[in-house]
Amino acid sequence: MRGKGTTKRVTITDVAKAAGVSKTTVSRFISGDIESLAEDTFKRIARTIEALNYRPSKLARGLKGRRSYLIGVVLADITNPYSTAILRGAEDACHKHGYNLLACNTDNNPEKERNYILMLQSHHIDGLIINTTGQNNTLLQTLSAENLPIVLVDREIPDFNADMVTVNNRQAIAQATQFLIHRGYKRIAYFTQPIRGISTRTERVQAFSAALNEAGLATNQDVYEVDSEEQIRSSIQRFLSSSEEHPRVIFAGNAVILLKVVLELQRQGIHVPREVGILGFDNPDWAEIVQITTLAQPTYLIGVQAVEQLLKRMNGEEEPYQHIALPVELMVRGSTPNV
Amino acid sequence: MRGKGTTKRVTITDVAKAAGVSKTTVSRFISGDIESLAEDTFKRIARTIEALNYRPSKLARGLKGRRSYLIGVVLADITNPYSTAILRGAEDACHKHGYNLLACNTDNNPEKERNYILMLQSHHIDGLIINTTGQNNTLLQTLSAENLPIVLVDREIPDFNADMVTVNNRQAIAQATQFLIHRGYKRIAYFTQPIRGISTRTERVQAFSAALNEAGLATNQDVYEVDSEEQIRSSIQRFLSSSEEHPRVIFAGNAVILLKVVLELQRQGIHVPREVGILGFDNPDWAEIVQITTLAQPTYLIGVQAVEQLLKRMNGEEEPYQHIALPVELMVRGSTPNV
DNA sequence: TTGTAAGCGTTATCAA
DNA sequence: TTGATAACGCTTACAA
Repeated sequence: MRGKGTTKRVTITDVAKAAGVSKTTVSRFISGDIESLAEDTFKRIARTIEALNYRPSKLARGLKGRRSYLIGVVLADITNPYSTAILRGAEDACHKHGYNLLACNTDNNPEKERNYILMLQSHHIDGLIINTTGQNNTLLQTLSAENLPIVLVDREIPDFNADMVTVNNRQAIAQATQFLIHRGYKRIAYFTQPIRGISTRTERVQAFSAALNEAGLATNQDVYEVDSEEQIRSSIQRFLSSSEEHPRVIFAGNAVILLKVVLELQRQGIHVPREVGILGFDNPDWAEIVQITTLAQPTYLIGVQAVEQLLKRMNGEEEPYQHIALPVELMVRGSTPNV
Repeated sequence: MRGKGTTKRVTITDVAKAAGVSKTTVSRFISGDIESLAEDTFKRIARTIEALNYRPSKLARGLKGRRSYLIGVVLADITNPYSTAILRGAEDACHKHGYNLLACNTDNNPEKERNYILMLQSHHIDGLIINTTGQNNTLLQTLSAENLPIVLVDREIPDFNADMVTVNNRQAIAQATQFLIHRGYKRIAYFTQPIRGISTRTERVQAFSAALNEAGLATNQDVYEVDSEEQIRSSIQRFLSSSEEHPRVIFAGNAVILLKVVLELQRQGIHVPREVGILGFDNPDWAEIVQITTLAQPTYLIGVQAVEQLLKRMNGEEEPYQHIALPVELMVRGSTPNV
C-alpha cells in the first residue's frame, strides 16, 4: 500500500463475480485459451474486463510458476553508446513479445555485477542478457544449470555453455589492420582499455598483433592499455615520439577510448590525419561529423538477436548452444587517408 | 518451469525446515525484524540461509502487497544521450536502495506509451518516472489517484498534480539567447523537433521569442520545426539565404537536432562558425570535440533526483508536490565567436 | 464448456 | 520470542 489512501486493484475475482463465472474461466480468457470458451461467455468476460478496466497481474502469474515476463539485461556501462544501442534493440524485441526489460549497470565492477544477478534472480527473470565482467562465472554456471536461459553479449566466458551474440572481432580487426597497412601506415598503435581478462579486449589485441605479424611489421610494443587521461596523454606522447619517421595511426579499441584519444589529440594541437591517423572500433554518431574511420558493429541487431535467442530457449528449444557472430562494417572516412 | 529439467528454487519453507523454525520466524529475519529474534535463532537462520544459498523472492513479497522493488522508467528515446544519462542516474540511485529499473522506450508514440504504462502497472511497480508524450494524461491521472507515485521528468503536464524534475528551460534559453546577442549575432534561427504540445519544446520556443523581443530583434519567422533530413536541409537554406547580410547563428533545440544540423551543414560545405554560428541545447560528449557551444543539463542528477523523490513518496511523505528545477550550464566553445 | 480446490513464496494477524 | 493460518492474484489438475 503505497501513498496514503488505499485503492485496491481490480482482480480476477472481481471480474469473475461481475461476469458470473469462475476465476478459472476468466483465467482461460486471459491466457488466450479461447477455444474452450462458449462464445457467449467469451463476450461477457470481454465486456466485463473492459468495464472494470481489469489488468491481469504479471506478478501473480509469475509467482504461480510460469513466467515473470521479465528479462534482465546486465551491461557494463549504460552510458556507452554501444550498450545503449544493444539496450534499444533488446527493448524493442521485448516489447514485441510482451516482455519487460530490467536494466542494470555494473561499471565493470564484479561485485556490483554479482549483486545485480542475485537481484534479478529474486525477481524471477525469465532470461538474462549479460555483458559480463567475467568474474562471476560460477554464479552464472549455477543459474544456467538451474535452467535460466542466458545469452552472453559482446564478451565470452571460456568453457561456459550458453548462447552468445557477438561480432567477429578477429576478422574485423584483421580487416581494419590490413586496410591501414594498405593505406601505407608503417606504425600502428592499438589503444585499449585495461584488458583484465575481458575476452573481447584480449581477442582484439591478439588479432591486431597477428595481423601485424602477418604483414611483417613490428608488433606488441605498440599496444597501450590505458584508462585515465594521464595514461592516454603519456601513451600518445610515447607513441608519437617513437615513430616520427613513419606514417602512423592510432587504432582505438572501442568508442570510449576513441573519444578520449580524439579529445587529447585536440588538446595537444596534434593534427589528424596529417600528424597521425585514427581508426576506431565502434561507430558513435559523432564519428561521421569528425570524419573518423570506424568499424561499425550492428549493435541494435545484437540486442534483438539476444532476446530472440532467449525466447527460443524459454520456449523449450533444445538445440546445442549457438554462437552468433554478426558482421562488422568498415566505415572509411577522412581520418585514414592514403599516405 | 523454463528450459527442460526443473530445479526448484530454495524457498522460505526450506529454510524454515532446515533451521527447525517456522516460516514466520524466517520471514522476520528477512525483513530485518531482528529485535524480536533470540540470538541463537538468529544465528541458526543466518547459517541455514547461507548454507542453502537462499534468496527471498521479491516476486512473492510483491504479491503479498508490500513492495515490488520495481520502478518503471518510460523515456521517449533510450538512444538519445539525454535519456541515457537520466537512465544512468536513476539506475544508480535505484541500486543504492535495492530497487530495480524497468526501462521502456516509447519513441514518442502515445500508443506505445500507453501500452508500457499498463504493462508496468501489471508488474506492480512501486513508482513511475516518465518523460511523457503528453497524450496519456487521463491514464496517468488515474494511476496517480490510485496512489502510484509518479515523477515527471523533462516534460510537464498542465494541471497534473505530481512531482516534477526538470531544468529551468526559460532561464536557460534566455541566457543563451542573450549571450548570442551580446556576441553580435543579428539573426538567430531556432531549430526544434515538431512541437506537438510537448511542454519542453513549447517553453523553449516561447522563451526564445521572448528573449528576441526583449532585445528588439525580429522574431518568430526564424523558428523552424523540423524532423527529416529534407526539412532540415530546406530550412537551413531558407534561413541562410534570408540572412546573408547579417552575422547569424543556429540555435538547436536539443541534441538530436543539433547532430542533424551539424551533419547537414558539413555535407553542404557550409563553414562553422565563419558562415553561421551554432549553439545547442544539451551537451553530448562530441560537442567538446567539434567545439560547439552548448547548454549542459545535469542529466545524471535529474535521474537521481527523480528516484529520490519517488522513494520519499513511497515512504509516505505527504508534502505538496514539488517541482524541482535544476540549473543549466552554458558551455562556451568555438562555434559562437564574437562577430 | 465450466468449476473446485490446491498451491506459488511471501507477509500479516492473532495467539501462545 | 515464536508459530499457525489466512491471505496476495493467479494457474492448473481434476471433476463435473
